[in-house]
Amino acid sequence: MARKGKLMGERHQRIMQFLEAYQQENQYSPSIREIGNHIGVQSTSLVDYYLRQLSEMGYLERDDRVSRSIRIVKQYVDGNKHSKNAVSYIRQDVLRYPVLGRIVASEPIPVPGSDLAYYDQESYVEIPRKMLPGNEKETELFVLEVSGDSMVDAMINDGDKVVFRQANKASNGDMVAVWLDNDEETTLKYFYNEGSRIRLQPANPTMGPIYVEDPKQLRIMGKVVMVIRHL
Amino acid sequence: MARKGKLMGERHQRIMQFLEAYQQENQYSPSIREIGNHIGVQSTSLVDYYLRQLSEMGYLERDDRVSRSIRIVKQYVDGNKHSKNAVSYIRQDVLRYPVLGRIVASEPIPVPGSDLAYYDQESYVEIPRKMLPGNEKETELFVLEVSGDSMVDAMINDGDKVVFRQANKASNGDMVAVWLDNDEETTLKYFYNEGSRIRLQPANPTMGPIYVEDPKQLRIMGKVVMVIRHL
DNA sequence: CTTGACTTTGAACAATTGTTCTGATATATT
DNA sequence: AATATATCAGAACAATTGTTCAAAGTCAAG
Repeated sequence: MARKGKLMGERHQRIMQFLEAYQQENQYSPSIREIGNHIGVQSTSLVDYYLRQLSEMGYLERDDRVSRSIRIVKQYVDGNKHSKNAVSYIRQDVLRYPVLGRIVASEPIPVPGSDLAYYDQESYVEIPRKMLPGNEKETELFVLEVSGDSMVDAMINDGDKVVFRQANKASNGDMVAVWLDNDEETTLKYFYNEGSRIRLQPANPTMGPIYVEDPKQLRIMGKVVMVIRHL
Repeated sequence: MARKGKLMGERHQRIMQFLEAYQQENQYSPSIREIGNHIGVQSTSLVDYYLRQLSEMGYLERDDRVSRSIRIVKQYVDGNKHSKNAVSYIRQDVLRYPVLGRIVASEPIPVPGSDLAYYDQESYVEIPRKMLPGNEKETELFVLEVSGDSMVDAMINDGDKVVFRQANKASNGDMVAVWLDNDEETTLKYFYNEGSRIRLQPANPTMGPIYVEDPKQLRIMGKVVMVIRHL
């Protein structure tokens, strides 16, 4: 009954839905016979046939001669259902970063490796890998918690968790954590190299920039990748 | 050589590490023979023996007569390694919320159910379940993206994703999205009911509060649960 | 109608995989 | 030393599971 060329038939859809539900339930993939059983097909070869198609359509991957090796690569979304604004569960890779310390204006920031980086083992931040910019090396990231109101001009509040990437230079437009030798404090600002001087722009558009004439007077500690605020 | 009663032998540790690595790599569990092969044991029964022990120790679960059905239940942590401030992967439940729309000062905010809630199917936010406050009903949450600089006094920037919980009343100290009839605009403020009046306090400590004498002039749309900023 | 591409069945086969059993070896306990 | 318990090897077995093939049915287009 379904002769739709490259499109998804009803069987394909039911297979994808079953795969998701089954994996959600059992943490591993169903066997071919289990799939066939669920969509009302006795023939294992037919299920194999469907799976091959779904694989070519880019919905899943599987490894030859390995049982229960189906991986869902692309999530199937039901076009009919008015389910656009619905939550969905998935099991995914999550990166757990310990919170290395507090970022305070009056002190240099703790970074990985430095042994002052002990704080509260219980505290950590979890981020799905997909939520991170694709090319980040996830081991170069670290997390600090903001202490006090000193970062308000960066639109960052007391208690916010800030995810940094280790760096000692920055490109224009990056938000960076910098240590200013003159003022002896750490601050979070947008970075702009204007040739003769460096402009540090607060995120808050109602506030004016800081200019640094001598590049040696500032030390870049890291780029801000993400800010997370819990309430 | 290892006769440690209920403790973990070196083999057990290597199995746990192998399981994690293998699952990380392939998204499914290794077979018993693959495990044996990796830890240098030919006998499948011996591997089964170890697995049974690990299962009793609460490290993993598996289903009878189902291939590749090993689930890691408890993460094995190497006591030796100085791995406190290191990243770790885990596979976890992740909730995916579609971004329902933009929040703009001059318009009421779109909420789930209302049909104006169509925006960009591609855009979504993923949050590990553990990162949400425990008792949140995850279906009551929805996500909006902030448009423009109108929420700066809530320390929220253009482009930030705000996670709301549906609500029409609030407790003192909650940050809420409110629609002000008088000003005809949506705003994000901390909510304080002071009896005779309601005080709406900006998050930015340098700014002053708004007072509303008549409770009917404001409509609470939702509580802010989380703010996420990507850079 | 005929062709051809797509779909389906059923069965048999072969590979993978979990389970079990017998016996050996080692380590600890009495 | 004697006994019990824990650890290990090897093999055989049975169940599960992926693969393949031959043949038939279905449908749309020429």
